[in-house]
Amino acid sequence: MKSKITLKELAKLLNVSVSTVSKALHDSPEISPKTAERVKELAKLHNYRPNPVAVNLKRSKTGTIGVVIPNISNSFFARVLSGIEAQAQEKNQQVITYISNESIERERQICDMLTSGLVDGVLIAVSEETQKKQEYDHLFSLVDYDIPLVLYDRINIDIPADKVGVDDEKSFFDATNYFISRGVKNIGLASAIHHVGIGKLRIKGYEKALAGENEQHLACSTVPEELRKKIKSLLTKDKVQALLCTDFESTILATRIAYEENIQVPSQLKLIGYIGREVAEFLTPSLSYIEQHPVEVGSKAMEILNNRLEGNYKPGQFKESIIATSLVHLESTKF
Amino acid sequence: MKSKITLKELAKLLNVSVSTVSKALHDSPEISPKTAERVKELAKLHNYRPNPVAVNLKRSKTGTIGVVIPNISNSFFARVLSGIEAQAQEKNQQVITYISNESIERERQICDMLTSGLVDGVLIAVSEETQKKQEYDHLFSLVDYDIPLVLYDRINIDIPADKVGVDDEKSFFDATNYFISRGVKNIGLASAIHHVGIGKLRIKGYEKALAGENEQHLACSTVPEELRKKIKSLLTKDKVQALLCTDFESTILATRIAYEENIQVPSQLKLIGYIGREVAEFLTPSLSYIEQHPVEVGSKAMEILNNRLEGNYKPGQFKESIIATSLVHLESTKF
DNA sequence: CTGAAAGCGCTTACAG
DNA sequence: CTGAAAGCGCTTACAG
Repeated sequence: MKSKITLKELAKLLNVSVSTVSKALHDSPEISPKTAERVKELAKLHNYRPNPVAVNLKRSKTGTIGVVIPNISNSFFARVLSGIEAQAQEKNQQVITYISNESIERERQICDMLTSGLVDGVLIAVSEETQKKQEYDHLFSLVDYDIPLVLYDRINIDIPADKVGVDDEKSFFDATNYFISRGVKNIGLASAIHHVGIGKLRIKGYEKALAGENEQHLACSTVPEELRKKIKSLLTKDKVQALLCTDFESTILATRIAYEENIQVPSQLKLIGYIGREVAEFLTPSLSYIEQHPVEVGSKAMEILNNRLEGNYKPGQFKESIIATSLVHLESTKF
Repeated sequence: MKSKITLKELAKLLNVSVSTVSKALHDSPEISPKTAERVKELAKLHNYRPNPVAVNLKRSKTGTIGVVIPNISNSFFARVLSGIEAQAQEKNQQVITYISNESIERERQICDMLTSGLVDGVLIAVSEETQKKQEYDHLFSLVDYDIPLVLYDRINIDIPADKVGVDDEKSFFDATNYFISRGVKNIGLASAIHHVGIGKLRIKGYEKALAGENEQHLACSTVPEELRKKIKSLLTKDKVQALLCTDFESTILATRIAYEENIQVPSQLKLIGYIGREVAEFLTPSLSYIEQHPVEVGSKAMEILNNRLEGNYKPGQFKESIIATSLVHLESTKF
């Protein structure tokens, strides 16, 4: 039950003023070595730690940053968070986590809270709904309140803020070219996120790589049963020899359909998915995937936010940083 | 650029005192309806919101709670967090997230921070290392500082705190009995977490169900290659007809080895794993699993913490709440 | 070298 | 009904 000791109590015990104690603990040159030592000794004895709330009030800052996550079950975002947290830890900042569950309504509530002065800055990946509706008023309200804002991952939004993204387009451009260079003829693409920004970019990369020379084979739908039908058609009718999947759902669906249709991966069908390592390497056969380096996305976002907070960037000019993906080959792309 | 307006500024604009403004905004009966209205109107116009840091200092609380997570890539913990966050949101509390990465050293640092008064209470699942070493001094220091503490998931620790767990033992007892009742003879168990609390409990459930009547078939190792060998031996030499897996790693390894050894699931081998739905239902064949209801673990932990904070529990007496698991049958246990 | 004072932004007993 | 004062726990210019 060592209830926290305050400066005032320390001062009384030492028979000096609160100011003296405070200065001594901050190694102020104003204080004599002797009293400085006395103060520090007693402070250590009582394990004194300044009340962070009081310090923050005095400094007019909070020492915390807010992170908005659309969906924490998505391991990409979970790992982004871990990158953010690691970075914050080094800088002794606290991370307040908010989960929007892909809902714009919830996102609005969160942004509303955030403008009340709970945090020094905000990292956000906007919800799918927000992207669909393209309503960004709540984000602009953060900007209006001068709360530094960094968008991560879902950055295809016209708003004056720093951004950290993933090179979605290039990842699929490269992956498609990988197959082209190996002489694969029918290359298909499956997507359950064709309607959102990152989905569009990945599809664009695929289309650019094909560049009219090869026929496109697309299976896109947000409805699982629809998507299943379309992928099945790609595999059995179009007989694609390679399939790129833009997201977890389509990836898993594709491996599933191949299994059901008795199509051997990788001998008859090469597969590349957009999923995390934890799952990719444990599928049967193990699945080649595009690694997005989520931890780096998180730490980069945090780094940019801190630079912004420390005034290292010019106001009105914004950073946009893109983290390179890598194509990790496991069994499903063996030739 | 609407920089935040303060009570003082509001007061000046209205030509009243700060106290009057504060009271008016809190619907104090001391204030005349007329001024109350004037104040509220201007407050709304300027979108006034009390500075939470100041309010917290005044109230001597922080309005935030700290959550310590061993490993956020584990979807169980990610979903626990989402349960916590949802509950916190309703109560208008902030959730500060810390990730220990299963390291006791990091956990100590976190607990040290937490004793400085950053949060009103703490929810923690201790790291594996902490469990192994059984060093809980840092947890006791939270207790010493009178910071309410709720352990979740990993609760097999002798410490005066509230706890929310999962009925690990019963889950495996029931699962094993499920097979026994169907006349399955050789029932095996695979584990990569046999050395930690929850692993031990699951194994215990299995052993109790077998109760000497049936032979045990255990494959346990923390070394992937070791575990692989042992599971393979279970499947090919012991020829188990059913296999229970205590964790993600052993579950995936088992499906993998069955595939490689050309053992058909579920006709030749029934499988039950301890993994999340997202992955379970997308494996091939889909994998029956034990659902732990992580979101409920999180919201229950939060509920207990809030009750504790509100003084609804007797000091010195602690709650222990167990969330029931359910066995979800997918393809891998079809008879 | 030390301490009194002001102030961060708020709330609330108390006086008028 | 309104406002001055004290105080939450701290920091820091300023006076002595």
